Amino acid sequence: MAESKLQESIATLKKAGVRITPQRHAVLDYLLNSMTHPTADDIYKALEDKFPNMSVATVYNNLRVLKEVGLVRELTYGDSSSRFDCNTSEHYHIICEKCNKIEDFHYPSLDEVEKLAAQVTGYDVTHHRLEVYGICKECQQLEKEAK
Amino acid sequence: MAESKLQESIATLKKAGVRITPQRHAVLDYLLNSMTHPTADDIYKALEDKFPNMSVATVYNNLRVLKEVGLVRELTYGDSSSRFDCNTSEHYHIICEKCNKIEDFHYPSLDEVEKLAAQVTGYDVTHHRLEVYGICKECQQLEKEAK
DNA sequence: AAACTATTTATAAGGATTACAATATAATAA
DNA sequence: TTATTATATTGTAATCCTTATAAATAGTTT
Repeated sequence: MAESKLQESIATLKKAGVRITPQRHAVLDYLLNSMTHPTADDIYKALEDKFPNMSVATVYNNLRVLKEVGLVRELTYGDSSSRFDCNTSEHYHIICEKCNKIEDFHYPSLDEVEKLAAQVTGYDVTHHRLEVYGICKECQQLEKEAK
Repeated sequence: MAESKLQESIATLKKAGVRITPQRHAVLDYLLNSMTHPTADDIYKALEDKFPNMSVATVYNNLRVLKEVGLVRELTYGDSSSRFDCNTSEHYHIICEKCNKIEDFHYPSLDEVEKLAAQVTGYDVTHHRLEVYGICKECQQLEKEAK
């Protein structure tokens, strides 16, 4: 299934006239298979074994290209570096305030909010973003044990 | 009314044992009266006339202090630098993808989303964050004119 | 006033990201 | 296939935003 996603994505890239280089392929593949939401540096480090000569700039370049084609989304949270997410299905994020873990969760898309926002502000609305913050199960457990 | 907000805020600071220096006062005052969501540099530049010797570090220091006391919120959105917001009342933001302007808009708080997220993920939910993206009226106009 | 603490300032340092020029690679045309 | 052209990668330098540091200053408390 991840395999077919990869094929789809490659088709999208080809249609957009973007070359599929080994490095680009690897970045995309890594993102598709990572359940976490890695930073550019995470990706760089993860691919360092396969591509010992790859430059950080290449990671950023490819993330930009993938973003432009719409395959990848950039998430900017409180901390210093951006995180990247394969923009596959609509989903939201829930973030642990203790361990900074980011998990997906599904909820019917808030279309009414978009509509109302468009009405009130006159914006031509394209999308929205929602995150929920809290303490994850594991960190709750740790807190209990600490007492 | 902005005046009374300022008095309230100062009271909060005093209660928290934070000194009210001229620079701190100016940063707070500027934030309270700005409808935009300025960056640290915006604030620095805006106060440059009144405080020609003020350091950028002072702006950052004060923003941190004001954040800690709960008077100011830091917004980390798409673009590189953080924006700061004094508006303590609950509201959401709508962001222009062309000019990066951030405006407020009001919508009943999405409590059900928090509840459901808590159920599905087991998180102890504290709050959430929602942003709507699109093209603002002015940029729509500019696009039309460009054609 | 003296001692203490918090704040400001100026500057340096840090990290993340981008810009750039040279090189390498892939796609296309002859 | 070879030559040509366009695109991608690499390495490095530069940039931007933010934080750290140390010295100087100002405010508080005794």
